[in-house]
Amino acid sequence: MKTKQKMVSEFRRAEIVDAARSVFARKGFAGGIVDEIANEAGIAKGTVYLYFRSKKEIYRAVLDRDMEFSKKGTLERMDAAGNLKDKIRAFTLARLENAEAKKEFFRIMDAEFGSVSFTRSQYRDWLREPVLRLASAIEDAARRGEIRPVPSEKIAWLVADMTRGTIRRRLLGRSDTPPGEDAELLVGFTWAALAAE
Amino acid sequence: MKTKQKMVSEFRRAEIVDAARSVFARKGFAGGIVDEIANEAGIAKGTVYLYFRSKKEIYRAVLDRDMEFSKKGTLERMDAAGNLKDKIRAFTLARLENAEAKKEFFRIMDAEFGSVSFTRSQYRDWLREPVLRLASAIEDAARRGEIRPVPSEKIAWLVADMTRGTIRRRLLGRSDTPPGEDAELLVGFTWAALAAE
Amino acid sequence: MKTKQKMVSEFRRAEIVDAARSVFARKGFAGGIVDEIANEAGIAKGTVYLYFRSKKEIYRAVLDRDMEFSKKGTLERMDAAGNLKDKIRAFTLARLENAEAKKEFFRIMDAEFGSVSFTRSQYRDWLREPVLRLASAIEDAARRGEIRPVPSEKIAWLVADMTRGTIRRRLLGRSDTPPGEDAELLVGFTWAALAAE
Amino acid sequence: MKTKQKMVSEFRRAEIVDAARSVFARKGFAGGIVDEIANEAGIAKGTVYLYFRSKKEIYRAVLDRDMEFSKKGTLERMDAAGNLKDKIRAFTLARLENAEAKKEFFRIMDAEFGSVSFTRSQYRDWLREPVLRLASAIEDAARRGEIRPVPSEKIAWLVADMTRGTIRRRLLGRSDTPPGEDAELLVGFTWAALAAE
DNA sequence: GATGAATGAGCCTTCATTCAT
DNA sequence: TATGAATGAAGGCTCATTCAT
Repeated sequence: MKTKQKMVSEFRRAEIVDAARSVFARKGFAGGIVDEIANEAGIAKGTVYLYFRSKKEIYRAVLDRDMEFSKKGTLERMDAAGNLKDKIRAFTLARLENAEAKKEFFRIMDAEFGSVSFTRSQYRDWLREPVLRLASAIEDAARRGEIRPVPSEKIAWLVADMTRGTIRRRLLGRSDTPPGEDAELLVGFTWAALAAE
Repeated sequence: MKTKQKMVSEFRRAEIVDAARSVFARKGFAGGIVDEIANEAGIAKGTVYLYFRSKKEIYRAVLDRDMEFSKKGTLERMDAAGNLKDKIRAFTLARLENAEAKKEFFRIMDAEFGSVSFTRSQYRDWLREPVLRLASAIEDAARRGEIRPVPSEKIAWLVADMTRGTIRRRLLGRSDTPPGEDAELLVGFTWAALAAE
Repeated sequence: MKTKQKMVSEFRRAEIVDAARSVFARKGFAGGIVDEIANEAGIAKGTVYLYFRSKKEIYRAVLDRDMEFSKKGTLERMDAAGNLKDKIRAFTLARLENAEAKKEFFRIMDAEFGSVSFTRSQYRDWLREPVLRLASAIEDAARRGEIRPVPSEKIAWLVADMTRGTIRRRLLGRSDTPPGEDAELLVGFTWAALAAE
Repeated sequence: MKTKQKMVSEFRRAEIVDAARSVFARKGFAGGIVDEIANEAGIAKGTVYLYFRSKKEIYRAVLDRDMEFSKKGTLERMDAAGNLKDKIRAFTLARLENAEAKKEFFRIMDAEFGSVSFTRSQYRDWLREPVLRLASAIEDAARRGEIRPVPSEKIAWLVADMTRGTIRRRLLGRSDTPPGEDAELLVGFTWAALAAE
């Protein structure tokens, strides 16, 4: 059956992407050797090229898959939240927990990101959508008088910055507190800054 | 005379480091070719190896020099500031303006950083000292009751995160406001969060 | 029944050979990819190896089949001709028309031939028999006084050379006259050279 | 001095071209491995790429150099000849002797020629100029009544065909007569065909 | 010191051939 | 018998590093 074939093929691609993520996270794009990816995936080097046209394509597949996953998760959690404070918490916590689960991906994002000329806005902007949604929420809250009026988009990006920095510190082992605690600090800080006096 | 020799030698190293910074900023570490660095420095490829043992060492030299410069500038401006709010402003503004002047270095920091296994704490922590000094200032201010009590070090890092993010956005052309304005937003936001209620 | 099996098998071989001829004519031996041959033959790559041991063997099969065909046709037409002049015409015309019909094969012969170390005399000499028969005819005619005495074999090869060159030019699009006309020129030229003064 | 550098460099290129000619003559373009060329030239593989951008470029360099040399020699000898018969002899003999001296080049020309997509008219037509000059001479002679009127260009190509075939047979060891003798036969044959009755 | 030619290890990619289904 | 996924040897090319001048 065709479907079975496709599933097997999809499974192989996933295996390769998984191996690649691990390798790229450790060595970066340039340092990540296709042979090593193949090895880690438990297949021969040539087989890799049955599923991907080039090393670059593998790299892109890793980013595409993980960014999409991360974005979707973040958006869903934000939508599920009711008020602004909860939305900020959702944004931060979603990202923090996702980073915990996908350390390798976040290491790639933090590390080599930007160098490889994959740096199309496509990749640089993967956070844009969640951030803009956060900005909308801020704007709404301000209009409703729940918080003081602020330049919503800029503020939203600052929240994203703090989240990113927190993730980075956690990845580097600089923090041994649970994600929730880090998130809470961040949310408290932000909320204090926004609260109508 | 030995001294003269040394000065010439030091000068050459600086030329190479300058060329390397420009190349690495454009191409990343792996993509930055020694030949190109030599070219841009106006010397022969072989000559590079009279002053540096390897490409890695050049890369490290770039980071060392720029990080040191950046750190010193930031600390000085912070020390010159009187109260906490001014110190926060000094920290942020120093970094923003420095990034403006040293775009290439900051591009390196933002982009490839982490991948090359130079990622010893030495490099990851170049900001630590300014941040800790900021933390001290926060702590002092809290003790004096100028702001509410907060986990000073964590908050200091959040300020650093926001600064970093702002720099990144500026480098990517996402912001066309003058650095001072971006800094003011950031300082205002932070101060609002810290101010004793 | 065995025979039926064999016929089917023979049919498959022929299909593959046809596909291979087309591919090799376009890309040469080295550039001709087994996958493409299989594709063009409408079968799977693995199947090719059920009928041929290797790519080389396919190549040889193409040559064997086409050379045999070409040789047989040429000999038959020569035998059907009565006198020397007609035999020369038969030789030349047979080859020219055959080249027209089997462009791909002749392109292979003209192009890559020699490189692949298939260049055993077996292939280099496929023309030998027709040429020798031509030589015999020349010798007979000389003995009968119809033409002046000449080193028959050498002359026969010269006729073959001119034919080959004419074919090549036609394949390259250098000639838009019908084959018969080219043949006539060649025959006329040769006959003028041989005719008893 | 710059000139010395250039001479050395030119010398290296020549060495590589020589090695490449030998390798390509034996193995063809696809079969000729850069490593082997380097070996035969007594240098490292990487060094080859200091002088040529790619394998293709090396191949082209071989053809360019040899074709030019061969063409020039042929033309010169033809120009030195007085009457048509001498010119035909010059054409044929020049090519035969040249083939004797440059066996490897002629083997390349005979063997793989055409396959590699270098088959621009540039290469296919390297003989055009000498042949056209021969055609002119034929035309002149016809006008002067020294020979019967013939389609000069076509005839000139036939002479080229016979020469090419003779060379090929000599390269294959099919002929042990000295070049002059083969040439004389060819010239005699041609002259007999052209001579006014 | 300065040069830049030479080196060769290393990596991506291709493709003939094999083999499990 | 047919398939096509898997294999891995092979080869073109790059580039950090060395070294003779």
